[in-house]
Amino acid sequence: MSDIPTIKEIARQLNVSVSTVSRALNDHPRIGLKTKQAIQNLARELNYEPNPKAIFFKQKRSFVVGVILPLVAEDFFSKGISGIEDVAMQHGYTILFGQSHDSIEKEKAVLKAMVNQRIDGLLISLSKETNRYEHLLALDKYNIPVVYFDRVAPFENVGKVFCSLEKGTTQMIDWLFKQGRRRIAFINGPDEIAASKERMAGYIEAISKKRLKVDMQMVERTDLSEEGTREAMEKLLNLKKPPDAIISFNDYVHLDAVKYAVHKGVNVNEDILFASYANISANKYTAYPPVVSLDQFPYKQGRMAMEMLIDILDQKQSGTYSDALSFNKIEVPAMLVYN
Amino acid sequence: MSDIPTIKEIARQLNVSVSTVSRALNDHPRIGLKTKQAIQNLARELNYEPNPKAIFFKQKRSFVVGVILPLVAEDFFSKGISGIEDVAMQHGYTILFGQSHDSIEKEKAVLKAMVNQRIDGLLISLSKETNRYEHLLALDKYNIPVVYFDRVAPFENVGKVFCSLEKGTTQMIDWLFKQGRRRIAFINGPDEIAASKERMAGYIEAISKKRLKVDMQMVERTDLSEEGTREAMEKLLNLKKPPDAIISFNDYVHLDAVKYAVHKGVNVNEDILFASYANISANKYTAYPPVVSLDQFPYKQGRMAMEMLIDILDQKQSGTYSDALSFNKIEVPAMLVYN
DNA sequence: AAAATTTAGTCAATCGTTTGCGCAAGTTTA
DNA sequence: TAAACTTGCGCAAACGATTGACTAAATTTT
Repeated sequence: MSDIPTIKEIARQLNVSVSTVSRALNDHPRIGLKTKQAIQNLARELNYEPNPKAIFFKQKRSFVVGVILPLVAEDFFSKGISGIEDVAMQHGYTILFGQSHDSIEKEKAVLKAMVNQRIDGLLISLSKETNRYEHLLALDKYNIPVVYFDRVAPFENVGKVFCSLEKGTTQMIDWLFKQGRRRIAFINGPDEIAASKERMAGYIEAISKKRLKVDMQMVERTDLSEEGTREAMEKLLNLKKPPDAIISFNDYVHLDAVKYAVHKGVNVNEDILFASYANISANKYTAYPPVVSLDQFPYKQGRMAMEMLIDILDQKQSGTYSDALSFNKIEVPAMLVYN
Repeated sequence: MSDIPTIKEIARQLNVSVSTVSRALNDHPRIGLKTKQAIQNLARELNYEPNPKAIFFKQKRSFVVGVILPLVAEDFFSKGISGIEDVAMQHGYTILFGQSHDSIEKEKAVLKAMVNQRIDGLLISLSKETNRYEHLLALDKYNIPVVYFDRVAPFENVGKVFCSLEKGTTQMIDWLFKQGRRRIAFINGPDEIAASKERMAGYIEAISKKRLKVDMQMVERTDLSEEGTREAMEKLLNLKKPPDAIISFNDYVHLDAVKYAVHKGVNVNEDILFASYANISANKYTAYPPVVSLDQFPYKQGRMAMEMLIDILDQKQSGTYSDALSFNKIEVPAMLVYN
């Protein structure tokens, strides 16, 4: 029932003014040593902790940052948030958290709640549905900096940390080539999202470099549902010259693809080599893991994104902030993992 | 750059006092209809949102609740937090989030940060390491109610939502019995944690009910690491009469157990039926899913836990709060799922 | 010894919002 | 028509912490 102690309580007990207490706790030089120590001792004794809500008034900082992810049930994001959280904690920031569940409406609702709570900054991975950006651009008005993580916005002059999969895709195809595969198929994600475009660019580049022509029959598309992936697989397996390697958009698509392949009697990873992105932990337990997978280091990316955001916040505070210098774009290289 | 509008700004523009604006926005009866509407219209126009940090001063509520989970990478918790979040949002609460990573030190650190941010309440699933409770009991002093979720504290008079696995375990064993299995082994988790005790109680009850004596050779223990599970399996398979069914502490243990069994040439789910708890989504993709699994409905439990917490907060606010009435213990029944 | 400077502290305003109290009109009751 | 309410609104304090301006005492300088 005893309340959280305040600066006033300390002042009362020591018979000094609140300003003296405040200055003593902030180690202001104008406070005498004895007074300062008496105050600091009592503060320690009472377990005094400053009230961030009160400080917010004066300093206009809450030391709270918003984090919006599509859904933590996905392995990539659950690892990402650990990195995000660790860095935030280290720097004394706390996290307001919400999931968009890949709905733009939910994304807006969560964001609104966070703005109302007066977050200092936002770290977000966009929902798949997000194709309008007013709600995010509006943050500029409120002076809330944004760093995009993995699913980044398509405009410049904002903070971004992501993993360019273009080069990684090229590496993956080079490796499949070395295994003697030539009919390398690709089940890509929805055309609209940036992740699909990157992968496609890498695919085309790699195939072209081999001086082969890109056979568009080898490229299918899935809406990431099991059904969508099944349809894509159906088309690929029914080709008169079916593929000898299949790259899936991610490990979840891979699982659905392999499920169908097994159903159709394909000798998985022999007749057809399967490759994928993301490297979910469950891979080591699945019946047919991809032969090669492209790790995107979500924990590391999460750390970097939060570090970037905190940098920006610190610069804003110290007045050394400038759009041009502070908004970085970090491309984390992806890495092949052989299973 | 335009700042977030305040009540003052509205007062200035309409040439009334701030108190009038405040009352108008809160629909106070002493404000005239015309004035009230003019204020409400302008507020809508300016997109006014009250500043929760300021309200906190007067009302001592932040509309922020803390949520601490061991780690969202676990399927159970990632589903749980969705339920938690959905209910919180519905009631206008925002979530401060942190993971303990199953470390009591991290749990304390995260909790401290949340208390400093003045959360209204806490929803927590304890870390595996947590065997002392001072940091949680201290919340009482600060008048912060706690609801425990799944990994609950061992004392009474606090809110708890969890899934009693005792009955579920009994059901599971009954079912295995019906399949003709008699040598039903059990790989339990660490003795200290409540979850292990419950499962064990259910195991003993079920076996006893069948008028069989409990053979302690059939009960092994794992620290939940792959290595620990491997050792447990080794002992079970080396028995002169090895088991014809194995129940694992959860699906992760199951995966490790099955991996070892396959390695030893066991005909999984024929020679030995495998059963487990938790029902992770990845099950449908794994090579050897448990034949039967006990679902604990994490999303539903998450919802119920947050509903309980918000109830308590509302009661505190309205003064109708009383320890005895408000702290509930909800046992969600588990359900068998056949794969 | 008077003037100037340093030292150690207090006062009061401020941030955004709520709320008890007061006050001046207008309206009803006796 | 005076007394008693009612209606509609403003004043000012309060919440916790910070900070520029100020003051009184102690110390140094001339």
